[in-house]
Amino acid sequence: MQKGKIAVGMSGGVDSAVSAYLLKKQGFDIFGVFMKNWNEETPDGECTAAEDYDDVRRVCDKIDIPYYSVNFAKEYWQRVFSVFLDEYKAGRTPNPDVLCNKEIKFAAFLDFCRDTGAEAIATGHYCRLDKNDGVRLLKGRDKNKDQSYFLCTLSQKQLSRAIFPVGGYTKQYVREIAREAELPVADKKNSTGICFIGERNFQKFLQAYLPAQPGEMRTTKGEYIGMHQGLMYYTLGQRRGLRIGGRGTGERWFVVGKDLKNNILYVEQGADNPLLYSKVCAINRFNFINTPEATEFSCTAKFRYRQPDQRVYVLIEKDSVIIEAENPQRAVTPGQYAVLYNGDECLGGGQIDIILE
RNA sequence: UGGGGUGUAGCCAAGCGGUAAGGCACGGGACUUUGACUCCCGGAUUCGUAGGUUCGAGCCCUGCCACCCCAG
Repeated sequence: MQKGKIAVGMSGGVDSAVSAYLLKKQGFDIFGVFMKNWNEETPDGECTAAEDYDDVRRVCDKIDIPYYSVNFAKEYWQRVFSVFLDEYKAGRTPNPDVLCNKEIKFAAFLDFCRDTGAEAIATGHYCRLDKNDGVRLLKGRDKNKDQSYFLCTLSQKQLSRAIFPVGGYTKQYVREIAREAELPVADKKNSTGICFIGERNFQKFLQAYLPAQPGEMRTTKGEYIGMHQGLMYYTLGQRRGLRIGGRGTGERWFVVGKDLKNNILYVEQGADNPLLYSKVCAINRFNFINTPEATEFSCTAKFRYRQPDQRVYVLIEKDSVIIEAENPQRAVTPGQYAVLYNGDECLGGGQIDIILE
């Protein structure tokens, strides 16, 4: 007996391969779709997309399902990458992968798959869904791999069309499944870097799109320390790439602020410098996956991917959500996402706009 | 060109005759579907330079060079 038709977004990695394998085994009518959303090659001229598509092909042949390739490079550029660049120009630090999920994987891609007759899409994300009475997004069972953070801006509508087959397993077990099923990517290295673009020397990569704009580096007291290459190449809390050595106490230097108007990068010394920490931030467009019952409540939050849950107090105002952390948080950065949790449930998330204190 | 001081890896800096600490920076790796953070590994056949003393010199002596300070 055939179950519903499902499209599996396949990257060429183990997680999506096992996702396809599991659904196939469960009797779903599935097909794999490989997305190519970035047309440029790496500086060394290699095109990992071709290798990845090769892997998708081999996996699909192995589990005997049809596969296709789609190109959303144009959509990715318009809806993710141009925004990504604009954010950097505005002195913020965007998270393209969160945007990519919202605009591409669970939008352009989802629409495309529905047009081909699929009733849902499956991906290899490590998270789970509770579909009783609406949808609740839950952390993956493997707490070390949980990727709910990246899905924090999805809507009920988007999540209701999603399936995460590996969310209930640990990465280790997923690899075991892959080996037992003899999937050719069973031992393939985990991929990192910006989704679809891959691992790059980040500053060099940005330099290709955002030309250098050298300026001064100063301490918050105004002492001149050196020159920077362009504010957009640095993010709050960053240490490497500053090229400051031998000054002051001998401790490491970190970026603690940016003055866009005067093109000054503020730096301070010492990993525990108070200027690196903050407790309160505001988010103007917060996405709640389910409407909260109260306008004030406490829960936990992550201010960056893989950060252990932090106790916070949330205040929902007319135009923004204020998050106050119980403990000082290191390098809370405008442009990055604050994601709220209640135990295993991801309540939603939004881009940090202002650091209040 | 009178006096004093300093010159050790990109920067800061130990070393006080016995065969070059450490920190920061930088590079590589690990971790990681953003950016970061963090962790691990890596560095001077050589101590401004040219000679000399010594079994042996970064450390002692002499010349030279450079920089700094005081005085003029």
